[in-house]
Amino acid sequence: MTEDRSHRPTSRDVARLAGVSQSTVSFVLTGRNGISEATRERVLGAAAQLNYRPNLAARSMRTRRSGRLAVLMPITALNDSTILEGAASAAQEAGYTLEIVSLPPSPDEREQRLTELIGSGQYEGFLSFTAISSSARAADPSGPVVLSLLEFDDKMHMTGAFIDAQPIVEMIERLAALGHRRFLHIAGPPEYPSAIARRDAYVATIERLGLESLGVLGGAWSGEVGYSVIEDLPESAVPLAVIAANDVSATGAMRAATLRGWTMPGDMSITGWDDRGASAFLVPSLTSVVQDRVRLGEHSMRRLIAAVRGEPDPEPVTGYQHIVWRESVAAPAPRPPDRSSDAAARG
Amino acid sequence: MTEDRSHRPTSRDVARLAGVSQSTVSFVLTGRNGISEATRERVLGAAAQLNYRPNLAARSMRTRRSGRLAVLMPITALNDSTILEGAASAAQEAGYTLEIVSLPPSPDEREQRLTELIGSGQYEGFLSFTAISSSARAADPSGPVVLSLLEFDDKMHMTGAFIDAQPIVEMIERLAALGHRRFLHIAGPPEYPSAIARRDAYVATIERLGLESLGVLGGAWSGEVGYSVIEDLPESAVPLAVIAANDVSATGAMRAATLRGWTMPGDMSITGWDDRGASAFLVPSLTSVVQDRVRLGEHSMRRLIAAVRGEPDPEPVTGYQHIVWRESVAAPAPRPPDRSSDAAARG
DNA sequence: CTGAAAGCGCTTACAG
DNA sequence: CTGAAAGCGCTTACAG
Repeated sequence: MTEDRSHRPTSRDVARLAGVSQSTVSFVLTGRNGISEATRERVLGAAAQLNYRPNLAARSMRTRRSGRLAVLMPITALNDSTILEGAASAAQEAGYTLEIVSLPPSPDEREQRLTELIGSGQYEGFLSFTAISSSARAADPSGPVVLSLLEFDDKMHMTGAFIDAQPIVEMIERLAALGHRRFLHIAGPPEYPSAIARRDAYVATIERLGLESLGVLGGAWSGEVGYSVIEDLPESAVPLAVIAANDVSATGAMRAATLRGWTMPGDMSITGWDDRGASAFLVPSLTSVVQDRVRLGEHSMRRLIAAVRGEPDPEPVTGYQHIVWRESVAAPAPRPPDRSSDAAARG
Repeated sequence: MTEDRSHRPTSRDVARLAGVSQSTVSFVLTGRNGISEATRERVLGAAAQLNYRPNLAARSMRTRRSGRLAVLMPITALNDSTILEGAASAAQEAGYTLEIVSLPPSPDEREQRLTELIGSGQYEGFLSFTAISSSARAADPSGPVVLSLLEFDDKMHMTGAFIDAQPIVEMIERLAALGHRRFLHIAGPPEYPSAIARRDAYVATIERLGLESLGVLGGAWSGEVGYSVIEDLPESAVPLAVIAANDVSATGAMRAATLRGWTMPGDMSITGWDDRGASAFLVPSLTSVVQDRVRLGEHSMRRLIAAVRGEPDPEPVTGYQHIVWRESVAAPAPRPPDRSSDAAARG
């Protein structure tokens, strides 16, 4: 004689219990004003008693708003889910739900799936950790907002906060102040705006300060690339200051230097980027850049939400990254007279 | 005179164009048999022409199935989204959609949000990267399936494939074969079943082989813990073989050993777990365990889906991890006579 | 093999 | 300040 237990309470059930109409329940729940306090409380009480939760599918059908956002994940990519967590909490705060949508690795399938997703009408906005081709994006002008963290914007400026390479400038200035004159950059992959920004900051700062550069080498985030760049250097390259695009390539470079018998930081000073957990425990411990990825994620999501709602862009985040100075950066070791005069002549 | 452009085509539009009823469109699209090939093609043609996509909210309302699964993310936790990507693709393959739901850090809020989520009726299943209290889980016996990757199952056995600590056994056996007699384990945090499994494998293997253990120390995944464990050892601890629960704590241990002047692998051999990108470039390069996280993620999701559908558990994954032997593991360096006889007396 | 009709649970003009 | 009614876009017995 018990009620059907598989039946989740509906607004109708709440209405019945509260002795009001279904519309009134809806009015109370959607916060429409013009409801008497007494009725409001009766409805809320009934809803609580029944443990009522609105059926979101039904609501979304009526309102034609899905309230859902998707996070696109490349199959292989940045494995720092912290940024995603920031995005998730910002979305939740704004009443949106985030979905993970993984993209296939092959460019063709990927393109197809992207077009499908964007046209599906299921999502009000997209935050992508991967680049989005303009053809996939332009499918429908009245379609959802698509924001990619790995792309240039229309004005050919970088989008997002990912690309603030200011720490590179500071690191080179400090190294120069310590007496370094000869530099080298181990770059990240050129598909990444962040890698390009770091490279450009390196090139510009070297030039501005009139320093010597052995070049921009590398082109990947891997340890291998850092290792081989240093391995291939002539013995005369030291004393040297190496600006690596991330901690992993810096670690590769440090191994090569160690195996060559170069001392660090005396023969070779080096900096990384990312501050991975182990970087503080290398010998020497690695100077790096700490990024507040949670804040970055939150900010990206707020930008997306503002765009979806047609609101102006939120204030850009600042101060979300800083340098941690460690043993790998110090003054160059004194050299034999011929070489040090050589270096001095350049300054 | 154009049609309302904001109007997404519905099954009714498709029906009209195809000259059939709405039900027929639905029958074709849901794959119900008993539809003539001619009608089928007409409907599919009309759907394609209109670029029709079924409204999932409406469908879900009728079928009372949301077709959505949630991934619960702890606010701070494993930052390997690769496992999540495997989960995402497996879910997609099975016709489910994944959502990211982040959980607040405070236990109370977390518990509350969890209860709310599980009772929301929005999800058919949960795959959690964080532990789920049984009170949150047991809210409703007829509720959704909840699967946690960080928990013990009813029979007090570990759940999931995370906890296969077999590589620890192999590593100790190899080190013993190389002549090591004295071992030490730097453990992970005891909340993690994977950490417990590695610890237990260590303890059992040491005992089985009759080796000496300086203890199970540590209790975190950090570099700090590895560093201080080694720093606090007496000088007489070497030659020593260290089994660290992960690469980061191993790196910390290596730094401490280096600063003490212990050679590796001669005075101290060491192993890690995870094979982080930089581990192959440490000096000495670090022996570690590679896990196929994408496969693990896929498998976890398949387990969840099977549970949601009331199907039997899928075959467990095997061979998803293997040891990469590197420079950090070798025979112990020969010692002065008094100490080596000391060590020999123990074997 | 196909159609007419009901209904999933909500929101929202429209009355009163 | 509140209610009756329509309708969002689907699926699914029920007829025929």
